[in-house]
Amino acid sequence: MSQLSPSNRGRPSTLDQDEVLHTSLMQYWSKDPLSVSINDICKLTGASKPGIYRAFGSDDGLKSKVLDVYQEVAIAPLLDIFASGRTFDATIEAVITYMQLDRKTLGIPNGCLFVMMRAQRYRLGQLTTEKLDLLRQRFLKEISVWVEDAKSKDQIRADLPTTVIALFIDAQHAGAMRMQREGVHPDHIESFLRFGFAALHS
Amino acid sequence: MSQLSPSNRGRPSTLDQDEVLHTSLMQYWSKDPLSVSINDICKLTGASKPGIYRAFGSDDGLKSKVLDVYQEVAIAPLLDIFASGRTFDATIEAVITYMQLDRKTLGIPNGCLFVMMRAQRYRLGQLTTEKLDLLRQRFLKEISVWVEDAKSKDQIRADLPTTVIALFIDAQHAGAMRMQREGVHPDHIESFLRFGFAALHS
DNA sequence: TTTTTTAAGTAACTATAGGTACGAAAGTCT
DNA sequence: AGACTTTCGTACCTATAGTTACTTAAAAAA
Repeated sequence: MSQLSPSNRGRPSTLDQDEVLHTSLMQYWSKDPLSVSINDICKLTGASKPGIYRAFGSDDGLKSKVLDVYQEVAIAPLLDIFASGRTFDATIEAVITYMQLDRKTLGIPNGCLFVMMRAQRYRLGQLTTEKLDLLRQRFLKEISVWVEDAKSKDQIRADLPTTVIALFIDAQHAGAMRMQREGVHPDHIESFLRFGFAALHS
Repeated sequence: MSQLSPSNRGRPSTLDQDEVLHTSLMQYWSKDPLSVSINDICKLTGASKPGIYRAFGSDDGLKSKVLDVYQEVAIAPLLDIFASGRTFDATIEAVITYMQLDRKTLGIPNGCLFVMMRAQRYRLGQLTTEKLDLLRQRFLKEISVWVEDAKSKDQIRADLPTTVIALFIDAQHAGAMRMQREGVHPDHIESFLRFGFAALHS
């Protein structure tokens, strides 16, 4: 546990944790989480290695914190769309718009760090792996809630288990993000998404 | 270019290339291609490191050759199903059966090495990356051929570009293989696949 | 038998990863 | 001012990755 009332004694900290987190996030996201070393982060932020270890404990600790940030900036907004109470059609529309945002213009890398990390889970540390599992669980759970709701309003076919639909939507998301990384034309990705979601309609 | 008529002079080779390839394949496939080092392969096969370098040139060379083997043993059979001239329904059935084979019983790892490698392409060498791209192209091409054929027989809805359908099938495959790795229940994967393919029906 | 050719494998090399020991520095408290 | 507390960062450590120089062994050819 961290101190409740941190004393202000001792040499003041100069390490900018937020900068380290932000830089790490962008690096992991644009390259890939295993192609970026702590040394790289040090060079890019000017932080010292022990500084990073003091702040995050380990490589695993850093990656796990970065995943927290990613969850906040990229996953939560997506889940919020599903939880927004829109109609089925409006939800799909918003989801597609969100996934199809022009990353270049926004200065955001293509693809999805969450998806990338899941594809490399065997090479990530314990903290990150566990957080990844929790996030995945939550992701499927929140989509399931939306599916149940849409089912109750006869907007989604009821002949398919909610779990399977949630897995399908998860797969649509992962597929789109992977394609985005592979450089597939945005129009094709959009058609792909529209087709997949339309198939859910009752 | 290698010699057309290799002279049988010199010390005869004792390195069993096939064993190295097979062992590497199973290791890459069951763990992941970047979690298995040349050292590991040496220990497992009893081969010496220079022996492997003589035979495959580099880590990249080995992985690239392994991908060839994987293509033969796992990708080609799948593409053959699409090329077999079955009806739409029979093709889907055969494809699902193929993907849902009980890997444990067969002594085959879960998931798909092709899918795993694509998810980690940025960390693979040039030879492997290029082969991966070729294979992906061919994969989509052969599926496209099947789609076109099915369209001409009014088995697949014609209102969607063939390219998009091919990408969708590719995504279904990748999704199923990823789920298999993540330990999703086979019944759910099967429902997922059935649902996705059914959506293609005209 | 000697020469030639080729493969064998021990024992290195280089680069880089994650990680840390430790003395100096910069504050607060008495 | 001095004691105390905490962070700083240089310089290192260990492990392991991919890779190779070089000597030795095993065969065919002369």
